[in-house]
Amino acid sequence: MPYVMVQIPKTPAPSSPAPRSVPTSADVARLAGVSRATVSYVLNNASAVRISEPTRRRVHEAAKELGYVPHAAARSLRAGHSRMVLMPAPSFPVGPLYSQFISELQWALGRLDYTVVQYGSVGVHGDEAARAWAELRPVAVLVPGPGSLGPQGVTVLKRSGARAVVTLGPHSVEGAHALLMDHGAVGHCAGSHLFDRGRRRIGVVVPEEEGLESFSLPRLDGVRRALHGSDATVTELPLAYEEESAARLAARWRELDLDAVFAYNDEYAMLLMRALQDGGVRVPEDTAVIGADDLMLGRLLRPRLSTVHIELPSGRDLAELVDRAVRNPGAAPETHKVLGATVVHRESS
Amino acid sequence: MPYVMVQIPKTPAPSSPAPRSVPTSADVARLAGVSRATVSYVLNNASAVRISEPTRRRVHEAAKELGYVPHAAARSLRAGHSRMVLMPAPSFPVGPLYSQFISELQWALGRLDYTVVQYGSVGVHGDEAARAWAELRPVAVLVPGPGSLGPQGVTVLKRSGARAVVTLGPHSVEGAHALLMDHGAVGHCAGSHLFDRGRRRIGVVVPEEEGLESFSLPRLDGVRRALHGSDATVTELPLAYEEESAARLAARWRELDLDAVFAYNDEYAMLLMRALQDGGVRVPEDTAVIGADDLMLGRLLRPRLSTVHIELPSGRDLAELVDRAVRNPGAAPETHKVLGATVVHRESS
DNA sequence: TTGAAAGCGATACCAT
DNA sequence: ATGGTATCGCTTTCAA
Repeated sequence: MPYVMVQIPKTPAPSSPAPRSVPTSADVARLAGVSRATVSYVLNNASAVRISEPTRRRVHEAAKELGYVPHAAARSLRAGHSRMVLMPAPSFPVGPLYSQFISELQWALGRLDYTVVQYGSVGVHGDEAARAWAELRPVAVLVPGPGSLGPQGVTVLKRSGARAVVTLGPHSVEGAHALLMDHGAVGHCAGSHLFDRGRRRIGVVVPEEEGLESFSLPRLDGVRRALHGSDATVTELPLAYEEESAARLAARWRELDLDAVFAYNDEYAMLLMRALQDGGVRVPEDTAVIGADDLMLGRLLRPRLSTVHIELPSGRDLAELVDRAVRNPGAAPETHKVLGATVVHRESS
Repeated sequence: MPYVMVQIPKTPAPSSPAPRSVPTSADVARLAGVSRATVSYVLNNASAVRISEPTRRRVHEAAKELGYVPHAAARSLRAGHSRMVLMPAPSFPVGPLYSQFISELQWALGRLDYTVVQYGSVGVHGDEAARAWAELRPVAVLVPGPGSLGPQGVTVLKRSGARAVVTLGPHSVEGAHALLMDHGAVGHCAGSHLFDRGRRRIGVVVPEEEGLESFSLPRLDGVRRALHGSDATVTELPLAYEEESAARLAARWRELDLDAVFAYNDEYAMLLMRALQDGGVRVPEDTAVIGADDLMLGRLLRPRLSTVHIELPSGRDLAELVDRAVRNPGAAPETHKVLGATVVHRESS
């Protein structure tokens, strides 16, 4: 049944106030009987000038009466800079880890008096996107994920006045600070663990969903690195996040002849583990399974799911990096490795 | 083991170009040997004036050479309006449903030539938040969730020039368009279903996590409404999203004497179901369980989890509502019911 | 203690 | 076909 929006009959609005034009500081000045300069001094608590108490009150009252709100664009135009930190909204589906990281970061930057803004860049690419961001003249740009930004983009942003450009992703970009999230470490962790548990024929799930390659391929590669030079084999296992796809994969499990699988993350692990169990494959006896992300759901599976716990940098640390970079734009870009990966061994491996 | 950021030694940057000051349209004009007006005409493809082809080329070349990017603040200051749609970033953890809704909405608004910006308002409240948003002079404001906006806030926003204020949440706010997401419907659905399946002693999980009350309480209430006037009983079950909490709840299950439970959503359902099964309670024989959100994980549980499928409005529809409201700000606020809830009956109920 | 005025960057009207 | 210029809202220096 197709879904439609249902309009609800509305009681007539109780004569909403006539939509006057937007009040400016000049209006406030007029009402308070002072000059615009005075208004500015009062509302910004200018310390350089002393304004008499009665005047202050009159200005505040006028401002409140008019519902005056300063115009950020005019202000930053005059000031020549803003305190906006722009962050392109991630285009890939984000898990709870990342969401929490973002909101922690926003909070921390807020404490430092920055305004964080996520820019919805769905469908805008590469340097075009960088130009769009640059139009807003942010003081700093924080780019999550890969690909959305090249060296060109960094140049555009810096030219437009951005005092800090920071990438969070697998690669570092020339000219920008980088928080290197090396997902290879996740795969390496998982691979080593499985190897240590005596497994030698190891499968690695590679999600078929788009936008995940930049995580899945490094993870795959990390497993390969962990196993390099040993007698273990690595088999790539494309898998879509659907029951059918998992069932198909499980159906050819015997012929694949694997004794372990790193399932990309806990969600794919749950999907695959279920399919395997339904197909009569015993976990971990026949095949060990390990996921990643350390979600709650892994603890609830039977057997309990082994996983790779991922630790992102604290929002506070990143906020401080941004602040440092803004205060000292000349400094050489810093590069940090910020992805901690540790195995949480439970029952499935 | 506490986690620390590891700095990587950096090869000296290859003499990054001297950070000149930000180029303006005046710089472009100078370089091209024309006036600023001409630059503006060329770069905006002004149809009212004809500029000769050679001039156009010179301007474009100058702009490219300088890496000129227009200054959005200056532009919108002059224009008297922007096409920014501001959306406070939700403060509660969002699931895949909502994420996808947001990104669809962004895409649709982008098609209509709006710029969507999520404003990070963690830690800013009520009317203070509305003021902060108003400073950016957005053409429209889209407020997800409850509480963050009162009638006062709507007034502030409208006074500051917002031509449309839309709330997405449980309540409608005076003066604003409302997309009513009545989570009572979810509970009602679940309650009716359990009743129809012959259950009479019905528990309802209420998450203890903060920020979820505005969803959980209406859902609880919806169950109550569905069962009102019948012989069924409703028992409130506080539950934190932790194994221990679930185990404690499961331990007193016999004494609670329930034959069904609506577990708030699929994740809490999985948590509780696991605890119940571990405690020897058979699902669905002893106790029926139903979740909500229709996540993939529910299909993977055994028994397969019954759930309430929630349908949000399409991003396109909402984008059109916003566009309509912007074009016709005088119109009375529309109120739409936009939450579709239907039971997906599987094996757990 | 307060006011007048310049100027931030871009646009569009009115001349030429 | 182009250029001069007033203007948007605000901050801040300089004068009074």
